[in-house]
Amino acid sequence: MAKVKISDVAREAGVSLGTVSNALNHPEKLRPETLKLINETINRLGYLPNQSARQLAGGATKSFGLVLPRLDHGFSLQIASGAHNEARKHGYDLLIANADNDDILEDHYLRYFMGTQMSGVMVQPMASPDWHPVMAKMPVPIVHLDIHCSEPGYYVAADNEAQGRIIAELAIARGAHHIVVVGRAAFMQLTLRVLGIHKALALHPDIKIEVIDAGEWNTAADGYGIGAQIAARPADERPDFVVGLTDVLASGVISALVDKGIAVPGQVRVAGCDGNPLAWSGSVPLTTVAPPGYEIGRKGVQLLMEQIENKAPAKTKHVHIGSAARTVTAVTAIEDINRQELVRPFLLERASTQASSQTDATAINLGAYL
Amino acid sequence: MAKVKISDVAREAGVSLGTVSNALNHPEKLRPETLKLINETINRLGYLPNQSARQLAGGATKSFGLVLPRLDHGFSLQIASGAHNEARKHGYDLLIANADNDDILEDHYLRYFMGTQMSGVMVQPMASPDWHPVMAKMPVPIVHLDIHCSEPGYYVAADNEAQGRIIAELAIARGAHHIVVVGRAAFMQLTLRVLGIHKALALHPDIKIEVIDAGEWNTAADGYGIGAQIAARPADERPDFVVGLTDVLASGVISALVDKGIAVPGQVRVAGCDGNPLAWSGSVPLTTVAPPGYEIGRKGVQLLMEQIENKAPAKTKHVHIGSAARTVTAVTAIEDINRQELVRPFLLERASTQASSQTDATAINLGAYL
DNA sequence: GCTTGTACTTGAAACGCATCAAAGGGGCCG
DNA sequence: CGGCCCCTTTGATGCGTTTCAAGTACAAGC
Repeated sequence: MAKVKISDVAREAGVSLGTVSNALNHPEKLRPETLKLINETINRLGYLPNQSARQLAGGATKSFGLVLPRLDHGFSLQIASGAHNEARKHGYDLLIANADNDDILEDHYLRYFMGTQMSGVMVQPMASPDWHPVMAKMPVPIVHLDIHCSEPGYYVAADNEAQGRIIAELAIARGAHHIVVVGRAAFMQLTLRVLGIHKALALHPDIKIEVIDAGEWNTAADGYGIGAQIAARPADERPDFVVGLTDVLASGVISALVDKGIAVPGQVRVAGCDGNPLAWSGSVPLTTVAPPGYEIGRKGVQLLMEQIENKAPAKTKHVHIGSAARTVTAVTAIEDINRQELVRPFLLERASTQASSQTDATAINLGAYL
Repeated sequence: MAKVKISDVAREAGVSLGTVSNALNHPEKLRPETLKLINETINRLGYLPNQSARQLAGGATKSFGLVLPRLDHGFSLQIASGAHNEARKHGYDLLIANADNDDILEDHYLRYFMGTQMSGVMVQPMASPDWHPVMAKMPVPIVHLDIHCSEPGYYVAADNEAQGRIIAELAIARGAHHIVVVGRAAFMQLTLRVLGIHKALALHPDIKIEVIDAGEWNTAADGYGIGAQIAARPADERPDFVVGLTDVLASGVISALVDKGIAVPGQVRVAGCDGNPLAWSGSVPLTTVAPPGYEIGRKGVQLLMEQIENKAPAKTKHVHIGSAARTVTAVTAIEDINRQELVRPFLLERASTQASSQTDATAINLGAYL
């Protein structure tokens, strides 16, 4: 079955090659009857435009590429979802590549997308984008997501320090006297969360704070281990508030506490700091500070559009988006996820926003997204 | 910043255009020193091959496209993961498109991929693939995932009837006397699950069975409603075993029962039938029959490879993959998901496999995947 | 010195399409 | 009847590659 090409359609319809091309790209230029004839012929022959040839001849593509480190992290999915919706709104396609936690693959797909005449490319990088100097001088708009970089360029990130601050203020409002922070701050994001917590608590010297390293990977099992250790303490050395630096950790802590007969949130409150639906349990509601993944994806596409539409785009633009705390359970989480939107039924504990500019670039405050 | 093209590299390196192309595609044909010179020039100039031109001129692409109905369903993610790993193993890229539960978008991306000179395309369709007659005669290998179609063509699906049978046998083994099946069998997959349950129970006329429609969308809220209704019954009319046709439903049922003071699994056992990690709760373990999403993705790519490598591939091939029941909690689920593999720490309740062939095509039994 | 062979390298010809200047056709006005 | 303008259609040109037949340089064998 030989592929049918545009010239076949033209011959079959008795028009010229260029007319068929116009039918595809500028239908308004054709007489309605010509258009109809051509469309019928296209369907009859099962013609499918060769995208490669289109892109080669035409230049632009009206599609964006998105490289994600994994597909299984709720946060990445929210990004993908936000980016997808915004892209469709502008009439663009979104193609997603899974870098599978592999630097080399990430680089591979980045190059692939840049070479495919995509109108723009977004990455949620695993490492600092300073590692991709090649990308900097590419003639394709690029936006980094969920990462801070000092280099010139575009990025959109959650305000992780604000997240820490929010969670600390939440603990204070709940009357906490002894806070334990669980997790290893291996990544910049987590470091900033811890920083935010410390800053907020600086005004409350009476509150005791401990930071416990949970092991290299911050897994639920690590959280479970710490939780068990906390449960084993004498009651007066036990914290009344535990913060998991990620929801997965918090979830593990909760499981351990409940297993050991400690009431949550009766005796110990536990909060997460991630907004990762995969970690939300059905029976013990988890309060978490959710970074606005959906908004980050959306804003990423908007920055792409901005670069495309402006002839002389700014060389640098850093956007920080605030977060909101909310209490979630599996049931609400599922509804949330299934609607792929940040919906309202959540109990809004507190919302906070902050914008900051690390360069002379524009900073935008999108505010809390609830 | 003008794009640097292959001719720029050639001129700069003092070789011909074809030689640079060879450096990229057939490095073994070049003298090592020429190769080195060219590679250095490529890096110095930041040259990036134009994929469109490549594909147009070259034909094949060594990449697959995967169209998914949503990104947020655990099952789709498992498919993506399995497909990704298998594709990489063969040196192929995998690009993913999100159809966002929209037929038109699904069709759009399908056409897009077919037109992009992809080596093969996979879809997890929302509706019967019979609706895509155009696709049938495309010169690109295509495999349908997670769906049964009688038409000639390739598909890989979970054996949904076997899933129903497994869950029923599980109930029998647990000594159930009264089983309630919750959910609307709106899709073929669910219908087959119900069928499997009925077939298995046909041998046990003493066991009472009820099927309760949960509302159009089978949401967690629907499950909650049914659960509340069950809880409100007098003890002797209450089932001792509830099957949710999806994990989301089962999760809702559990929440309701627990809320109303019914012990799970003490008074009522609840099982799901979906393997959807997003529905797995932390505190009440859910026993579910998980369709092997990862394996389906893997097998899908294998069928693609088969079509590519055989000059005269079979016109039809239907593969049904068995399932395994397991008991899961949020913590194990997270570990599972994070490793993106089907791992072993699960308690394996029972495993079953079945292969069937609806046509004269080859049927393959991959067996339980645990 | 001539032939044959080997190891690289060359450059022109497609690949399928979008574009755009130019041609064609029809209606209107003078 | 001629001139003009507008709407529609035409087809040659080029997009950046890969491919492959043809070419070059050099070494070995006689």
